[in-house]
Amino acid sequence: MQKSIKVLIVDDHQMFLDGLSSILVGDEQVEVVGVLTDARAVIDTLKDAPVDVVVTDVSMPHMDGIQLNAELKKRNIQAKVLVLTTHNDPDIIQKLIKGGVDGYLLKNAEKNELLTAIKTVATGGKHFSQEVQKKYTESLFSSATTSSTVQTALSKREKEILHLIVEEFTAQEIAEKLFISQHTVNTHRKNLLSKLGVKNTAGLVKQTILKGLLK
Amino acid sequence: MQKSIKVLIVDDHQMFLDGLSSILVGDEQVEVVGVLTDARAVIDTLKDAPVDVVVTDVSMPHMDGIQLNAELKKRNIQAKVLVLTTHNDPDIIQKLIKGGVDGYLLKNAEKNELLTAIKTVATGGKHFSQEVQKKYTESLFSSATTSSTVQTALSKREKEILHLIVEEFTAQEIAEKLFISQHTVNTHRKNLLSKLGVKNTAGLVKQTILKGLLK
DNA sequence: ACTGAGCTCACTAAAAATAGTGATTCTTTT
DNA sequence: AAAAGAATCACTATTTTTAGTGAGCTCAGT
Repeated sequence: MQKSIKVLIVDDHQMFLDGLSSILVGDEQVEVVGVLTDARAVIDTLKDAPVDVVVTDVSMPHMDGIQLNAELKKRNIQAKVLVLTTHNDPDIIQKLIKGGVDGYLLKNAEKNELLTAIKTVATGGKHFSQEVQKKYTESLFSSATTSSTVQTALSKREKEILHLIVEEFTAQEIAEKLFISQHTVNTHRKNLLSKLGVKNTAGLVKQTILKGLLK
Repeated sequence: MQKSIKVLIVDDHQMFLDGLSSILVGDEQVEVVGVLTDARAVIDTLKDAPVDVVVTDVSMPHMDGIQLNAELKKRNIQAKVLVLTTHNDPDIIQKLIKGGVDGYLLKNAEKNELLTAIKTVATGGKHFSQEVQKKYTESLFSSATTSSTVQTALSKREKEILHLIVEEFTAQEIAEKLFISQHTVNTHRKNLLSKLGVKNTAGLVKQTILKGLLK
């Protein structure tokens, strides 16, 4: 692949902007076509020059990454959106995924991961860093804040077990991990199937991951 | 983490063998339990001593890394396999991934990446260098477009069946829908588990959704 | 003190998934 | 023509999941 990937960087921190672009220019496949400190300018910029990937911070004044992504998708703009952030907030991740963002990773990600992410989304793929994925699925079980008047009243134990099911553990393995009987795990599993109104493991996992998106 | 990771190195080039082991012994978590110049001796060696990770070259006389990996997986040996190579041949990568190799990186990778890779696979993870990852995910979920370099890792039929699995259908139901035998569905399912490197239905669904295969 | 929810465990039984092996047919590629 | 990949089917065997029923125990709130 020799075609260069046109990247537009958006971040309100100049220092980060510099660091990021210096990393990107070192890659022969990537071409930084512009850097902006205000997300509101992105729309205008895109009118003039085509861009393959917009790399942006999630938290910025005036217009944050979520809004920016929403704007771009709303206007049916081709450019892919890759969001960077310092924090790993499940709510934000949820909004981004819901908004159809193409990738998401932490600012402390390695150079390689960033480049991989850019190339992945540029070719139509999705890239969510492992940490983000993990945190996100974890957050689906956290009994902490979030609230949002969650419909499924899953107990703490049920969430715990659902979490492990999603992590591909068998009932036996879960039983060993939690120091309980396999019977108990299966009972919880039965209740989960019933509560979530799904038929099998596939439904449990699907529901678990998509739950936040459906509402 | 204080437990040492037992590593067996296999390469037909003595010089590389030396260099590699000198790098590895410098890490307190890694213990080089043996070095071999002939892959055919690996099976025997593993009978005597337990090994966590086998680090091997992809191209060797008598038995290459692909065959070695296949042998180990076939014999259901616990040891993880990390493959090194000088080239970045998509076909080889394809075969390795298909063969369920645990990691793959270029010989010119940095010391840190190698150590990270070893630790990752030792703990049950997968490690593929960035180019490998890109090629893999690209090919895996490219929807019939582009993919001039690498063919889709998942066949059309496999994707079809994967979708139905995600939609909570059993093998029997899928068989009826597609007018094929239940045996065939199960064969495809087996191949999917292997190709996606997951353990069960939960893994299939998780991968499918998080990779954006499902809309 | 009572109640209900959550957590626990047990037993049975059927259905489904997982694992391994092998094989045929067809098509595409080399 | 030969090789390789894709799709098909079969057989065995084991593990896991799914389903139904019942029950004791603890803790929090009423």
